[in-house]
Amino acid sequence: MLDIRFIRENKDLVSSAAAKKRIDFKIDELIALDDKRRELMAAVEKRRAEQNAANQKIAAAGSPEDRTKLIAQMKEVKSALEKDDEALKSVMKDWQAMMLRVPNIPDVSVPDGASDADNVETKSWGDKPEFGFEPKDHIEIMTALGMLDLERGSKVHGFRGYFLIGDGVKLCFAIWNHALEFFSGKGFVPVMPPAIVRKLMMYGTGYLPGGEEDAYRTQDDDYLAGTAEVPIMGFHSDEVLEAEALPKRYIGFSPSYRREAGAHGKDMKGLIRVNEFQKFEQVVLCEANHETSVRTHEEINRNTEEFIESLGIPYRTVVNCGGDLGLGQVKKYDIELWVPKESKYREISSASYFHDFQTRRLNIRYKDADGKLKYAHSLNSTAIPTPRILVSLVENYQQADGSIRIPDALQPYFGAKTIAKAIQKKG
RNA sequence: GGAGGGUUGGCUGAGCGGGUUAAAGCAACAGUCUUGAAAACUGUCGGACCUCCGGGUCCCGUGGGUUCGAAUCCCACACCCUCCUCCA
Repeated sequence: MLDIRFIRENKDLVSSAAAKKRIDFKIDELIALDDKRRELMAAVEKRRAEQNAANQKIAAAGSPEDRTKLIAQMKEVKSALEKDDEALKSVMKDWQAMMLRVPNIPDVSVPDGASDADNVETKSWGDKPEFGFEPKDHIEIMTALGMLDLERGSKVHGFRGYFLIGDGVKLCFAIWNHALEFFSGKGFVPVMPPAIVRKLMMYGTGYLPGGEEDAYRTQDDDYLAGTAEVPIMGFHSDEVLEAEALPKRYIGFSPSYRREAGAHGKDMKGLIRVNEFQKFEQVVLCEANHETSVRTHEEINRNTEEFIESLGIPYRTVVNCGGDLGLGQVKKYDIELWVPKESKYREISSASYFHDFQTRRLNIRYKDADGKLKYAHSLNSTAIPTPRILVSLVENYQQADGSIRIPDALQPYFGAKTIAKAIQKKG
């Protein structure tokens, strides 16, 4: 959410922001609606003032006759007030709905473009593995080693269902343990939040309105969060934080649910795109300062890069183009990991900053040095998702004999150097 | 799922239809006093929006309703507490 005063004063900026994000937004309709809103507000407030003044008189009226007369007068004021008030309510409803769809302004450094095809590579790291054999995909490798069962996954869950089994599970635990230690070592406070969240939290983080189709909703009208960002941002909603307590840095770990409603043709098989997964997520609240946001954004993205480097998996980082940004994002980096069998990079992480777009919706403020209340800035970045990370890990570390070498950093957690055969026979 | 109690400003807590645009206390901040501090005294002491910068409006869990007028009455919902039931 942007400040309506800012929107009014920067019509062209907001308009070109929408264009850059490929979002259809008619700024003039909003301004016209806001004019109407102000006009009605002034009218209603004037009548209310009149009413308040009359209330004093009625209360203090000496004779019953005066009293009756004043009440009769006020009845007329009331009906006029009700008419304006109803008009105002109706305008407010449209106004609020429209305000929730005003896009945040992308940073000038965000490249122009329509889709992820226009994202710009800013960095690449690691040597792509050279195999002396025909490399297999993660499905074949993991299934053969008894780590993954997709057939039973779809039997039980349906499309995009999976079972992780045996060393597949142990490998996830090794990654989680490594991630927990790695990110808490960088000063992030670990949090396991509720993944079932109230609708308000989905609005606050900007997943609603607009993302209705991609989120699971319960019969109680709650939502299953697609990321720990949602509940962790809600954690401090409606709070005034101490300036000295900033930045707040959290490393959330939660199940994540995504319907993938718009992705039916994509990634039909395997662990790239699933409805239910686990994810470590970095969430930061910092002071309301653009430079601090930019610096923190670079930091949290770098944290994830370092984590991937610790796993020794080749990656590249891209800066997302305008058309690939969400409503609230100012700028976003994606980290993409090399997937040998597909011979391409696949997204594993997304790091964004929002300025006060989310905190304005969630009412997260702090008192600055002058004692003034300000909306904090918010940022988040994937730390590591499972099981998607297994796709690249397993394919990059596969050996000619079908075994998988365990990355050095994971060996202490995994307790072995390789996964060589199924610990549980298929069948 | 059932029964009951509750939700007022940073905190405690009064108010239960009109003189309250919420009493009082605590905490906080500033000043007086003091070598300094404490105490005492004096003052300040929530937020949002609109503004012709005089001021005005709104906020007593949320949303509706009754009324000339609602923190106060009615309805719905949310959350918290206690007990019963169920349960990993």
